[in-house]
Amino acid sequence: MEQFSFRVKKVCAQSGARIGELVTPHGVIETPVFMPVGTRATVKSLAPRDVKETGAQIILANTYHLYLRPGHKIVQAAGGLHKFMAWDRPILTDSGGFQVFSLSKLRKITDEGAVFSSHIDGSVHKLTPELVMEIENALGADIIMAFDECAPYGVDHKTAKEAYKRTIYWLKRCYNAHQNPAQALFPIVQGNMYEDLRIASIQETLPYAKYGLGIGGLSVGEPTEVMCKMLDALQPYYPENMPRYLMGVGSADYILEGVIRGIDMFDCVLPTRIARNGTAMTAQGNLTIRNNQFKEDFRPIEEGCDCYACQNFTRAYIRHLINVDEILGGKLLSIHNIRYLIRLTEQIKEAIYQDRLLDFRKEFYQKYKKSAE
RNA sequence: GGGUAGGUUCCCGAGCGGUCAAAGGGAGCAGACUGUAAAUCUGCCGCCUCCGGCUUCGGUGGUUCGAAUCCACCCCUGCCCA
Repeated sequence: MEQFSFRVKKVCAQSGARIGELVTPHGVIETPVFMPVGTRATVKSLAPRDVKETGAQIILANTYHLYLRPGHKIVQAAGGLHKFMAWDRPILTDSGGFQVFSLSKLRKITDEGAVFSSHIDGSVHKLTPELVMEIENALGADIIMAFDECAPYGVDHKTAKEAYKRTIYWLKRCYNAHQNPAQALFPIVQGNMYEDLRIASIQETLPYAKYGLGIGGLSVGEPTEVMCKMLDALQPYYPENMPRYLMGVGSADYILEGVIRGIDMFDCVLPTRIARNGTAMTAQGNLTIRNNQFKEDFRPIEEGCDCYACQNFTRAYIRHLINVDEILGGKLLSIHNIRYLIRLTEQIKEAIYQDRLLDFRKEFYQKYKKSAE
């Protein structure tokens, strides 16, 4: 019996957006979905029940980080990631491909794999597609990402081509090494900012995509229009019957633009990271709650928000917490920011059901400024 | 009363004749953050008509081409003795 399935429940008449239902061993995910990131088997500062309360249906964890600490064998011995971290909903593990990009100074890539010098103790580790599959299998997430090479923004065509070609080569090895039917392997499309490479990449990737498709290497510093152009180029090539996951995207405007272009899944550290740094996401844009202007502002972060932070605390209080370096400040803002993005996906779904997503976008931008106030 | 150590820009604290508007922290203010080496990082932080000028280093007066830095007296603090 198949443990995974995906069906489209509704397609928006105004755009490529759709509402879908992804069945996994740990539950059903309704898309479009925003997935909070818990790299080291925790969404920073939040307990699982806090994360659940935001409405999160699925969270991420990271293969590379958990391989280094505590070690995938330990997680396996604990009974898998779900048990280890006490999260009973679906989990997706990223492959460590993003670390090929973000830890570029500490790593060397060959066709065989990527050799990392650990950022923790300097010890040398070689990640190969086979090892990544072994680790992800031990961790036991519902969705596992293929090991890919994410090239930075600004590389030339030749370098971008090499990266996507290597990603395809690694994908085949991941595909062959992957055995566990309880885990869905998502391949990742690369191609940097070149339309021809993006298209070639997706065409060569598709034969290995059974349950879902990752789109990587975007939102790495390029202008919004460039990212949208890449998504536009890809859109004609998506199979209808599987979810498309735009990796690493998590600002409200990017999510909306993604959904309009047929994306179903998103993840991002942004809401939790900027939370810890004192910023709140709102319909008006980002609010730097840490700033002086909020010291006597006794309103909630966002009027009308149903999150725990907005229901119980004021901007002035949260600003104070951030200001005196109390962990509760980052926690409350994390709760709010995740809830904000999930509420956004709920509003988007509503608009899709009503076939008015482009109208919704217009209304959205009337309020939303890159930086509020 | 005697001795002794000191008084530096919001705070702590370097500086001890020019390269000093004065190191370094802290606080404060602002910015960045998008598959988390991030509760991190960056910038500003005396005043102005700001490629230049002005006023600062307890106070006053001196020495010197030039003083936060040297001298004299005064004021104030800590410690020790009486």
